[in-house]
Amino acid sequence: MLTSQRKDLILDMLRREGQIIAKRAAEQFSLSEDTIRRDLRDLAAEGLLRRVHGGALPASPELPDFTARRSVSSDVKARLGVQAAGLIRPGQTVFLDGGTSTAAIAQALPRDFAFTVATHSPTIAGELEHHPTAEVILIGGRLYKHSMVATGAAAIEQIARMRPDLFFLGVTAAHPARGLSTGDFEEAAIKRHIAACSAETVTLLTADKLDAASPHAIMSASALSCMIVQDGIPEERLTPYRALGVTVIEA
Amino acid sequence: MLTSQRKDLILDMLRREGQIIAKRAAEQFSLSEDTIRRDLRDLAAEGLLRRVHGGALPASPELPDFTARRSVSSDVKARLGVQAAGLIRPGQTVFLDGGTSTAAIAQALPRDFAFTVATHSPTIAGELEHHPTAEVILIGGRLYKHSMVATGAAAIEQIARMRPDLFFLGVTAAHPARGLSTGDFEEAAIKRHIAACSAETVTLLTADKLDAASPHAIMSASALSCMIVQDGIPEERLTPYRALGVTVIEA
DNA sequence: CTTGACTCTGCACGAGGTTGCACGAATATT
DNA sequence: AATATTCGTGCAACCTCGTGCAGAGTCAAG
Repeated sequence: MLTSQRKDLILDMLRREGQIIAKRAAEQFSLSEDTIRRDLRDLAAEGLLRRVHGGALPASPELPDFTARRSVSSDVKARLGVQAAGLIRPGQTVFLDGGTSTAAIAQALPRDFAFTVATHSPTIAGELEHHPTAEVILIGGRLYKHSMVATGAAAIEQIARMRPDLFFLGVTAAHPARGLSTGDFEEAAIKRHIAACSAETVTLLTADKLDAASPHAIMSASALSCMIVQDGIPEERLTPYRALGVTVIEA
Repeated sequence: MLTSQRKDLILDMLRREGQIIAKRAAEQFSLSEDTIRRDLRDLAAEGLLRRVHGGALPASPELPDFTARRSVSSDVKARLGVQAAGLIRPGQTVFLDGGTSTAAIAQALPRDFAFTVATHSPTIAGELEHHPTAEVILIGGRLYKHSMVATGAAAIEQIARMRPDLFFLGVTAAHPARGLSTGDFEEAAIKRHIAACSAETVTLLTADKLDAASPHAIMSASALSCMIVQDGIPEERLTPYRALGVTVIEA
């Protein structure tokens, strides 16, 4: 077996089992532990795993946490959520993105008429457990734990079969020229896909997200129907968005 | 198990339970208390926890969330869950049904190796948000709010594409002659479908569910590979199931 | 074909990490 | 105050690590 082949297998094993034990790997390949240790050292140098006494563990321990962000759920977001929920009409189908802003919408959803909510976030779905009139469609797929949304081909496929009237999009940044963006490539792709399937897209923005940009672009700001921003933002920061044809609502 | 992995697990346990008791942790890892104490000392030196007589507490003041959450699931179910989680092997794919019994499994899932969990319950998916090594596949569909699981053609279709090694089935009743049953027609159908796709099916039964029947039959008890029942049930109530070829584990 | 440079591998050895045990000190519990 | 846990330390046994070294295999130039 080629050395590089063996290294691939080691990484494979690490992905499968979440750990490498040098001794066991040596047995498995019928090689000395020395060789395995050398492999592990090389792979660790490339940043592909983390070396620990006795073997190795996956490189990226965890992305910074979602719960931490969730607890920051503020008064501002609640107000934005109420405003957003007000856009929904009886009988419509709305798609809720994952994230704290859209969770605020879920909590504010109208309880006096029926409509359908689709979401790829189990967290959002859970919020709706006790909602009396909302029909909930859960989109499945490989769960991306960082932001707790279903992703991948399966999710894309299920979304493609829908035509939501409204999509409430969560973003980490919005910029008149650089568009809407988020921190993760895969997330950006799925958000773009949902927006493409939806009749209208609406996003909620706190002041810190306005006129900022994150690594992965979702789409142009002009593709939005409406953005709901927090109250008290100077008018001149909003006009560029209005110029793009976006309805800006202050809450 | 690797030492650094154990330290991660200790921190994890601390997050989940709000405390570490050295003695109990030692039993859990089958190691001497000395080793655990040494771990705790190391972790305390890194500022990741606070050392106290008898164990350790979180470094930062706790979120009020945990105790409330844990008290929901009864002691019996927690024991059944631990036993069930012990059946999982590295690299396997397991399907978790919705319900409180399977939620107990989710909480007890092994954290020291990687495997894949599929579920049609957003609640269960949420439980796994902070699981370090589990890959989670969410099955989508129309959400059935009564039991919070995805149902309907879309769910059936996604499930049909999978071949889980293990299915942890939730039921409301089991009977040697009348089989496994539950309270809802649609639920029964989807449970039957998942079981048909899975290599083995396992169910968890508290005493009150044993030798009972609910309105909608899922399948014959003989289709089970294994049932995990609470401890202290008279042997003569278990033999009929054993006669059907079911492995009965007491927990 | 030979030679020399290079890589990969296993072995030997010393250094250092990990664990369980023993013992006396420190700390709860009654 | 008496008793029972728990703690920290030193120690021995064992495991793992890194390094240097030698043998085997590969490759290309001479």
